[in-house]
Amino acid sequence: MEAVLCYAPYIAQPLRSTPVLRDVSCPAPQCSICNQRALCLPGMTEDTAIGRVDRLVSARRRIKRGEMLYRAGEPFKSVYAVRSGFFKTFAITDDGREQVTAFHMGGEMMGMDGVGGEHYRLHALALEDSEVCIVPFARLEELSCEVRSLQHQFHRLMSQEIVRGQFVMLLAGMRAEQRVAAFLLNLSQRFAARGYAANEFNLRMTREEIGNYLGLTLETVSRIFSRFQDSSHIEVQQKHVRLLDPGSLKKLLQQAQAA
Amino acid sequence: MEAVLCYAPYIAQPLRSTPVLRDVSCPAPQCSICNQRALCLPGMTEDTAIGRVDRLVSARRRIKRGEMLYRAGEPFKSVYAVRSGFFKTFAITDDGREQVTAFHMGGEMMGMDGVGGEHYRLHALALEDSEVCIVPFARLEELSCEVRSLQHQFHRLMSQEIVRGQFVMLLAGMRAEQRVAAFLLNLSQRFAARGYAANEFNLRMTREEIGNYLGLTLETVSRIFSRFQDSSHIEVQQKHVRLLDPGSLKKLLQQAQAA
DNA sequence: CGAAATATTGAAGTTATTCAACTGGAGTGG
DNA sequence: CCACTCCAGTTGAATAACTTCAATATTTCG
Repeated sequence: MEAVLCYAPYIAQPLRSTPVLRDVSCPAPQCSICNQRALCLPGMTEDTAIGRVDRLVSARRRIKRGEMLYRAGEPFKSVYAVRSGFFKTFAITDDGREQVTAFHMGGEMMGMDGVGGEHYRLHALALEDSEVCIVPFARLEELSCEVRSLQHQFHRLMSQEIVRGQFVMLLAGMRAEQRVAAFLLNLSQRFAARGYAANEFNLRMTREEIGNYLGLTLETVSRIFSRFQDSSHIEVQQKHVRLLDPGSLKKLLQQAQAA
Repeated sequence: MEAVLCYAPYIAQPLRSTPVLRDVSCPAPQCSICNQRALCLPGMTEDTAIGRVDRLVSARRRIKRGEMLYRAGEPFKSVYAVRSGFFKTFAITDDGREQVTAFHMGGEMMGMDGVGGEHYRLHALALEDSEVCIVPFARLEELSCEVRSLQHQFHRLMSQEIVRGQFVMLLAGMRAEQRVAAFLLNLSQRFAARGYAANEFNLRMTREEIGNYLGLTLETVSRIFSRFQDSSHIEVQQKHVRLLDPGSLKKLLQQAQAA
């Protein structure tokens, strides 16, 4: 599997801003008082043990929009918990294209692509000003043996990454409309799980990034947004989306087809 | 993410043979003398600790071709190491289609889709007569705290599942020909890693299953096999495949395109 | 404000799908 | 052992879906 895909080091920087990597350690990173706590590594850890979980995070880091959090090929030492902001991860394929593999929001882990290897396999880029907690992986492995609930939550989060992959696999048999519908519903749910409005949100990524992720062109994504708007499924204006009728989007996904 | 995809329990059995689930515990399952040892959970575990790893496997189970190893919705208690044979895992999508999510061969883990949840998310079906080792997950979590190399290898294998997902993601930007080429090369590598011939093997799955996995129709897969044969990339006869020129297939993957 | 990036929309072109007919093996039963 | 059936696979022609190219609009950001 490895050799088929070349995870070439990311070279060009014709990105957004100047990707200058800054490491801003914020004072006293504490899981115990973090609002992402429930979804993140601490999970259901009881208050008696939460103090030990605090030791997990070595530092925090602010990443400006357009900056890279890590690059494929860099030595893998840490995973990251997104405190705030929005990221995409992507690979550079054999033919030199960029392929978006996932979008990450608050409370989700990043850097799991490096687990079990010496290096990260993917590139991670902030799509808006963001902040992450740096979790040295060795420390995570150690602590997870001491604190059972941490071990469980860690495995849960790894598994979540696998499920995220399965989401993309399910796209394989879908039409463009269904893919876009699934994408919007997926985002909606994840926002909802984080206490944001489920039916009204701002897309942090461009049409091109959406299309790349879904295996469509940006034009197709744009057209389908317009079509969904015409049929009153949603309201779109640039990055702002409102799901007028999530139920009808779900129905779209249930419409069987031949293939 | 969860609610968008309904992992409905698998109902119909118009499969291959009669899917009678039998639990055949073979005598003395021992990792220490297993030929899959290196690729499987023991990994690089030193001989001094290998004895403890033996305790991992509660039993073995033989699965006849066409039988299910587990079904989505069943309580998740164990992961499985494939000792021999070949499996596919698949989901039933909202619109009732079957979506193949992966193919598994010897030395690979299955059942990871259940980690972090109460139930398996996928269905697992044997594509040929197979044998698996049953690894109770709770025991795996315990033992992995005691034996460091086991913990590492376990995390490595979880990560491998994530990478497997990324393989599918990279298909998103590919043409049908590239997808099929990537598929063949991927299989080739995995066979090679297990000591089988890299350039000559039998496909265990149908054209339909390949197409389903790759997001193509079975007709398209068949046509591309023929086309590859005409251009002397491969030789195909039914399930038997010979890669005549793997290099040219790899080149196919490197040919950039607009999108 | 002006340039560059992002998004929309139309028309033409391509790719892969669909529908359909046919071939070839594997397995079954006479 | 052979005929028969069923399923998997192949191939062709027509069609649909999505992409590509191109022109225009809108927004963002320095």
